[in-house]
Amino acid sequence: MVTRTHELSDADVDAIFHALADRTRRDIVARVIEREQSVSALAERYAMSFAAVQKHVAVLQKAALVRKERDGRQQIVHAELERLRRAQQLLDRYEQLWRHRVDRIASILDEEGP
Amino acid sequence: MVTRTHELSDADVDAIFHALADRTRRDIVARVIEREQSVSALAERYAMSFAAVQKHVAVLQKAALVRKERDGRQQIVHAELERLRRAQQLLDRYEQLWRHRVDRIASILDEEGP
DNA sequence: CGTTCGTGTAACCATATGGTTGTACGTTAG
DNA sequence: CTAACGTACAACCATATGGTTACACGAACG
Repeated sequence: MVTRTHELSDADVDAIFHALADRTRRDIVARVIEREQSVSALAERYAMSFAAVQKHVAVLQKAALVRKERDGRQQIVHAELERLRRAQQLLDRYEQLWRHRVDRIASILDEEGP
Repeated sequence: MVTRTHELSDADVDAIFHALADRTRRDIVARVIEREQSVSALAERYAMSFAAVQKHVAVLQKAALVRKERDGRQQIVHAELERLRRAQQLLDRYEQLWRHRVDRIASILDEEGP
């Protein structure tokens, strides 16, 4: 039986890994997991312009790793942990490929006999 | 006790996720996990030039997700599964962050009493 | 009401990316 | 020895990325 997780398109996976391929963005994800916060609160932590941080958040949002929710004039950034879990499951598939391969080789060796 | 995995630098993590942020490269990883094979054997499977595939392999190699071993005039590409495991462990840390946060909130609520 | 705050967006820049073609070079098959 | 093979690498191109500054706009404080 296949564990049915909402399937991700190749473009989704591209977006997720691309979003995670930047130190600042990984840091933002970690921060908002710890505590959701506004874009400007995030921007204060980094030695770059507000606009740059805003762009990073936009990349994370495009990958659906975070979502923004307006609260008055602030935009609060929340983590979407489910997406990170999906990425992990993707990597897990490679392990499964590997195990399958090992099994396959073992069974071939068994057939050959001692 | 902390599970000691050889620590990855930020640059390493950048390289790993960047390498995985491309469909062709993910496909190459899957193929060489199934069965190690030459660069030209890989190149046959894709609708792009040999040089392009060669570049993709180079990106994977820079991220240490694969290694090449020369066999005569062929260059055989092998998977480095350990690196994929590391990437998975990285994603797992976000889960741990999340659990820690939930625990923290729960204990605050406990303190407050009913 | 005006002003400040938080955000969004556009224009711009340097560099990286993903692709191409062409060329060079060592290795192996005939 | 020669030809073909597998690989490496350079030059080139279009587009994307990660950063900047400047400006526009709605919400909220006073």
